[in-house]
Amino acid sequence: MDDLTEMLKGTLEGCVLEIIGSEETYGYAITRRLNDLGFTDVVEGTVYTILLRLEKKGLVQVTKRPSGVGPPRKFYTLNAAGRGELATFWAKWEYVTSRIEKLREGGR
Amino acid sequence: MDDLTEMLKGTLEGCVLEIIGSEETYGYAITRRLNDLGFTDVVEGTVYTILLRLEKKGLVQVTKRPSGVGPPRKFYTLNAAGRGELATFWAKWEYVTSRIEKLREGGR
DNA sequence: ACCAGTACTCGGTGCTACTAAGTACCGACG
DNA sequence: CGTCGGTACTTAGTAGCACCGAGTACTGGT
Repeated sequence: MDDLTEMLKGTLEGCVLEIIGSEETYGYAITRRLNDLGFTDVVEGTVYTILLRLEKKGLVQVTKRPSGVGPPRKFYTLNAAGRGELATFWAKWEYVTSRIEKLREGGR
Repeated sequence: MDDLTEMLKGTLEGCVLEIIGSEETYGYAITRRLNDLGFTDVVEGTVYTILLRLEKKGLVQVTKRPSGVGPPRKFYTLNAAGRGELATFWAKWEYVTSRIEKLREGGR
């Protein structure tokens, strides 16, 4: 599937939030996870900018730990604000997808 | 539902395409339709910029007709390229939504 | 010594929805 | 007759987001 970038705007950040919410993890692994999921074109740079943004917004807690196979990793977990943001994201997601499905089915 | 704007990026244009595809219509009416659907914050300016973009991309055919209740209306219909673009949009939409639902359910 | 894989940073770009201000046409009401 | 609200379109500028590209740096294997 080619060039999903415009459609991912506003949702990719939510996806990263969801991944962090489900387990403590780090940028490189998040990228691999997104790639495995089917978002094959998402590259490291994109994920790292999202992570820095989440950090700036105060939605995550960061812990640096040595890796053994490379440079130290920055592990992320959601804090209370992050969990709130994640819930808001899913609420918006449900709202938008339901309306668009309605539109698609010709509903008025 | 507040501030869906980031999530609508890349999908609002597809919605407009779908509306035009289902019946010949014009900007003001498209805005009302989107508002009725639940996208209450979408305003005329946004829709008009999308319509001009669609025109520039050569996806629509435009016909100007007098209105009787105001200035003349610009009626839009999809041409072959527009129908192709609409099909591509729905294909991307299905792809993205299915992957995100999978992520949400913790699938790997 | 070099390279591939791992891991993060950061300045800059392009696309999109949105803002805001403007133009213009019409009917109704005082 | 002038004004106002509803209809209808245009356009210059803004902000946010995913992406690009180049750079830094740590590790183990050849």
